[in-house]
Amino acid sequence: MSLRLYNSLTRKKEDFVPLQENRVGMYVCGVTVYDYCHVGHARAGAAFDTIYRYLKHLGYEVNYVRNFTDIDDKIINRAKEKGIPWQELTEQYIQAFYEDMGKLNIELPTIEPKATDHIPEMIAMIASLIEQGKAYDKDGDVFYSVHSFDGYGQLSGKNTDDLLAGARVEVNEDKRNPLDFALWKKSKPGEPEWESPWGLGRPGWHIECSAMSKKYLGETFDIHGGGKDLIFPHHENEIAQSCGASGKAPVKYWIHNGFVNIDKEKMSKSLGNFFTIREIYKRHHPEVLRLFLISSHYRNPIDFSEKNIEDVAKVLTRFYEGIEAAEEILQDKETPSLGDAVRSCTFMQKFEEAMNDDFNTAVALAHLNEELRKMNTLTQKKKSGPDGGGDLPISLAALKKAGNVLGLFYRTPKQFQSEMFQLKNRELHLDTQKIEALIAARNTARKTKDWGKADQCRDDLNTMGVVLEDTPQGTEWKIK
RNA sequence: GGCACCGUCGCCAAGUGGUAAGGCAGAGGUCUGCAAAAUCUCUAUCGGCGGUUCGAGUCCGCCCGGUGCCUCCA
Repeated sequence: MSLRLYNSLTRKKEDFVPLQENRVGMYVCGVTVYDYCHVGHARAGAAFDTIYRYLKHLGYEVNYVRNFTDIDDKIINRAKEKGIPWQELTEQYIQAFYEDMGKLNIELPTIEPKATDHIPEMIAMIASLIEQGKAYDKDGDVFYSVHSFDGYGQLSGKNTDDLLAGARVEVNEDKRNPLDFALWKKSKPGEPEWESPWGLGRPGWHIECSAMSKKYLGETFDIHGGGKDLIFPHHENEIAQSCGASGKAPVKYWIHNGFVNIDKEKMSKSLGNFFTIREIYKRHHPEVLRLFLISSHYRNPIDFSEKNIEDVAKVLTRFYEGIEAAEEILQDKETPSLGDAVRSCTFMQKFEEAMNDDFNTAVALAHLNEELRKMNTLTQKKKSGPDGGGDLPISLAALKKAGNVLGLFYRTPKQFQSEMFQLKNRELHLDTQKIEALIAARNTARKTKDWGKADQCRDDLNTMGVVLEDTPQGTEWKIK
């Protein structure tokens, strides 16, 4: 059983065979840094982070490149609005990106190139395209000649005639063909600019990915990813440029993640119906957001709603409680190297089978849920006698390992619970002392078997939003 | 207008030819003073119609409903 993945280029699931044995080159389109990340960015981040982690889990050495687009019209405009230099703006949002994505437990890629650090590489590629007659300079703007590339439209399933008939193409007198796109843009006064053979200007959007992927991964590499919305025109144009320059198809497998919807409608900046990640963090735990994002398959749309994310919070809480109980009963008993046992256990086999099928995290999570139930049963057995629950260490280790591949369970249960408590308590503002007092009163009543009074205390707590749990170690409480 | 995609239990969500994973919610049992937690059991024939097939949620056609891309966008 080996990895199969859906290739947007062929619209089929294919066996994954990297160009070099055991090594994977992967390029994922990052963000344009002119604003805070929204949930859609979070989804792409989580999807490709999970793919990255799983490839490493399979033993591949992954060279993972994710760029920052730090020069573009939106950046220039936003900096102008704010009255700050564009470099300051991009730096600010790059920092915010790391904060937001870091909380989502997104691992750092191998390399994170910025567009503005690669102007010479882009200029070289543009020059090569002009030399080959595939691009032309028009008064300081340089355009790619779409007619020079036969394969244009293959990725997005479009043909040039239809695109022209679409008639929504920008009218630009300077272009020989309306479909031609900018490789280099002549600068206007006051705009950021770089010297080039065609005069002062800045690169077009698409060329950065072609130039940087070539630099770090070579002319042909294994995986290129991004959101579905990038298929056209961005990735289509990227193929045209890269292929035009090198004569080779740049990418073997194209992977695109689905959108996050709000009320069944795409969330996007242009529609104005987006939530930033940091807004979400005010109400929900980052790990809950991550679990929410990977609880459906990466290619399907997901609908973002409070109800859906709250359901997920319950699930994650259950996992952490199960892990906590198992860890408590096993205590610090050093579990000898369980590597082989974990790797070969039935659950891990099922987990990998699911992930091998185009990174099916939804099915993988179903297996995690089954394993959690099994582990809870083992914990109970262990509690009721030292001879029971013999496989508990393996179950626990396997569950955590699989969770880690999905970017989950990286906190201690205590940390998670405390963070969840703080989040929930923001609205409730519970008086801990009062709660403890009520619990003490209840326990006194219970000793004298004054059940009426004991239940009254519990009811009072309940209306405050507190639920009790009587355990052999005493009474514990948590927010409903 | 062109090109894609989606419609599975009350809700979320897998499943692309062989008699529907998982989660939330719900019902019942075990445990508990009663609860809670945990655990066990139960709850769908897959938008509609027609077709292909021994057999279809899964392929084909039509219809209904919804979305995306074609313009910056994860």
